[in-house]
Amino acid sequence: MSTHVRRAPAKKALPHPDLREIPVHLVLRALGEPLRLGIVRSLARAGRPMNCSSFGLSVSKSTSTYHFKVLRESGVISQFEEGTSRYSELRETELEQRFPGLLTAILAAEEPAAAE
Amino acid sequence: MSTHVRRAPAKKALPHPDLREIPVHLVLRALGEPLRLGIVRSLARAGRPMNCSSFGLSVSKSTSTYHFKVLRESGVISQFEEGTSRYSELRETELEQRFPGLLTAILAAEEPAAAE
DNA sequence: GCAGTGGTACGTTGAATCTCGTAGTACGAA
DNA sequence: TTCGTACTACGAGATTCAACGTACCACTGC
Repeated sequence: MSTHVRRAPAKKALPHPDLREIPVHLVLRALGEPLRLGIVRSLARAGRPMNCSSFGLSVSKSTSTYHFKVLRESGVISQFEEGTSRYSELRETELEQRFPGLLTAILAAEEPAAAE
Repeated sequence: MSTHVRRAPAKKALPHPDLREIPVHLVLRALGEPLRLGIVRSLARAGRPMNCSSFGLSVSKSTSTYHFKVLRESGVISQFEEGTSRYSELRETELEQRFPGLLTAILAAEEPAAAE
């Protein structure tokens, strides 16, 4: 017999790595891809969790799932489910603690006029 | 009839990209590889140009040539020839100007005890 | 001249990465 | 229940990357 408790449309957490165990080259590699860097830029601009589908990425759904997974597994973002959709959020504070100044410097970088 | 001028064992320059044209994700990708990051760490520690063969890399000669080329083409290092060997040097000042704080933050990052 | 040193260029191989389609789950609304 | 939405997991193909061996070049010393 199962419980009567009805789950609230709760934030269900997903497994996230401990940032202390992430070597810096993994983070660099994760951000060394234009699409993923764009996602991170959007998240930083927004300053709050964003629905995966609200990025307007010009790739298929499965491709964006893949990139979000890479970002999550390298400790850059965290994700949680709420209702029917999944939200992503920059792990800004933790990143700043683990790699001081790194994210700031990357986000501050301007793209060249003709970005390759 | 050719010239009598004997070339001094001059620093012959190699082609290097203009950092203003380098998007940040290229630099991140270049540094997102453990071997290349190790090279950059060594150069930063040394604080002066280093002979390619003095890094003690545990890969073949052609592999290290490949990695040095990647670093050079992404604007991270410069190389010049002097006599019979080729020296590599961090483009520290230029990088700091183009991406303020980036290199510092990356070099400051400590590796986890059990780096993957 | 010849051999050794220090490096590049090229081609290849195997692994990783990126992209996608398909199929499937979980939820909310009609 | 049926539909649509939002997303995942899996498998496959194409492309890129990392590592290597070989051949080669330029220079030094004998």
